[in-house]
Amino acid sequence: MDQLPSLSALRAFEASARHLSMTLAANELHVTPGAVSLQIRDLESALGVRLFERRTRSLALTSDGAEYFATMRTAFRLIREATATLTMRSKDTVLTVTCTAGFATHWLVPRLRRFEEAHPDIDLRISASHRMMDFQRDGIDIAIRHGLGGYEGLASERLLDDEYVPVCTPETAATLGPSPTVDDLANLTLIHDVYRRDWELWLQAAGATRVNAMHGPVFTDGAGAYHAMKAGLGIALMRRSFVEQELAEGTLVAPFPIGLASALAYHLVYPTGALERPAIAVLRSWLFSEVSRTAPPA
Amino acid sequence: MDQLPSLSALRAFEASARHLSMTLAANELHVTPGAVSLQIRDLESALGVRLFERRTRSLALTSDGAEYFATMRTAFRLIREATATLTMRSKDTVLTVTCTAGFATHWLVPRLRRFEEAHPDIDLRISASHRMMDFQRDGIDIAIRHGLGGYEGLASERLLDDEYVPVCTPETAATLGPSPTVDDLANLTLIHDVYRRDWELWLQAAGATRVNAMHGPVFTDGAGAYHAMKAGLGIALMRRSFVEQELAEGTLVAPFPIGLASALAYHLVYPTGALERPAIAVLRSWLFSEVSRTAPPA
DNA sequence: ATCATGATTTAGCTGAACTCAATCATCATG
DNA sequence: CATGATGATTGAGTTCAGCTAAATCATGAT
Repeated sequence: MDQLPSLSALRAFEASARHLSMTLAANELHVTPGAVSLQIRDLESALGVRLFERRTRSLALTSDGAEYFATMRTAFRLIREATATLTMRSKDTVLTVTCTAGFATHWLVPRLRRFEEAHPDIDLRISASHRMMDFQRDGIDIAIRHGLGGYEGLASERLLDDEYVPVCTPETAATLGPSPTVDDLANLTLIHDVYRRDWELWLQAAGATRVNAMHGPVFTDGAGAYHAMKAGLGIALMRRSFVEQELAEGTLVAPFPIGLASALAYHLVYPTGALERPAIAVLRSWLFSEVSRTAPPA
Repeated sequence: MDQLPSLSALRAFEASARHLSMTLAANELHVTPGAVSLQIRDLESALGVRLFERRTRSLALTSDGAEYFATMRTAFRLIREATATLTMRSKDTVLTVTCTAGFATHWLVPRLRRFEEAHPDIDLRISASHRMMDFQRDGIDIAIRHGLGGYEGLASERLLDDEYVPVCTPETAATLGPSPTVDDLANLTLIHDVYRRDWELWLQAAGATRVNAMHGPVFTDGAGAYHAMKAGLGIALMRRSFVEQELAEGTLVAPFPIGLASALAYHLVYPTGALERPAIAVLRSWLFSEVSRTAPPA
């Protein structure tokens, strides 16, 4: 076969040969030792030669393996260096931000045009994920994370408070009458996401005595709850920052402007030292500027 | 991110840059042009630079792309040459044969020990597949294919005739009585694989008049039919070469030794010129020697 | 004797990589 | 000038290479 063996396997081989350890190679490549072991087994099978001599807890290169490693080491060094040269060149023109899908949809993406207008030379990439992403592994420059802050080994700054406020369509609100009390919510469908307790806490804080906090449909995610609310099914607790634009526009209303404050907030999180890169500093400034603005985007 | 971009994408890039054509690169890599296009798009996104300038029906390298290609070309040449050196070294010690799973299970694997004893220096790999494999793409040295022979661009030799014969367990055969006729098969369950017409043809050739050829369970593959027959469910048409060992042992019997001859046969198929490699010539000789033997393996 | 360590393996999972087919924008041809 | 060919692109759907998790094995250290 004139095709190359799996390049992933070559990478696993080169790293293992350099470290003389599959465990260290696995750490470097962000995979498990089992994955490296399998890759190398398959590479040896494809090539028809043994590359390593296995001892119980260590490796030695065979003569074939040592010869192959000498060339692979050079090849991978060339690949790494050429790739680093190119990506370094784009580093201050492309930034990757990670945040939750909800935050992206409701807060960040609507403002993106303002950032692009202010900084046409910087290309912002948004990686929407609930996963706890690894800066180095996932190529993330900066993150907006929802939580308590204080992430180990990272810098974080509180960016945006987070409070829940019940919102609904104007049509749904009209059914509450001209001067509603919180107990009138008993006449509406309470829409839940998986955190049912949020309604319970809000009703308690608002002083409601005749509303069953546990009643109403549950959606597995905030997006489902949001769409159901928009369809007029009832009233949902939404993060204020997500709906402030629609509240300003009047397409959504908050019949009871009582927020449920939370210890949780959105934090700007980045590797120590990241602000030395001009583009990241620029993005940070812009984000804080945006959270200080009172008017959401047009 | 200190990780490399996808090495598959680098391979797609290097081939496209060398050919200045994604279609030619796709042909070389045995993938579709769409796959190459997507790989390169993702690579450019990961690197944050444009590597190619697209014209309607052609490509040109950008200056970043030309610089990157200069290094990738060297890296891939190193990888290819080192890999070829090692695999050439194993070429006469490892051979890959492809054939159907049935042929492997029933004919080839039972004889493998004899080959290993005769040729301890040759490692035989069996790739069991019904797929029409590509010698070059799939790293196949020699094939045993069931069919009519005469494959374009390949040499083929008729290796083993193929005829169907009805077989069953001794217990099932006993229910037919001491001197059964083919019409007595009406009292047995006829076991089919997806080719129902085989029983019909066999019964016709055998002169049966009172047996319903279409009756009986159908298994989606030969293995299912075989296992059902072994479990005593009834009688199945099996390729004689597959069961001759069990017939010799007496674990299976052929109550009516009438074969259903076929134009189809097993053919030894290999690329023109392959016999110049000593190991392939050795394997060919051994295979013809095995089909000439009357006794199947112990 | 027991525990730690690193390699190996099996079973099961998943998303990167693929195919397929349609589309687009030229360029060649009659 | 109309038509067909060509090569790149893309969306939708599929698949299996590559992965994880967890268990096992064989030392070596304590």
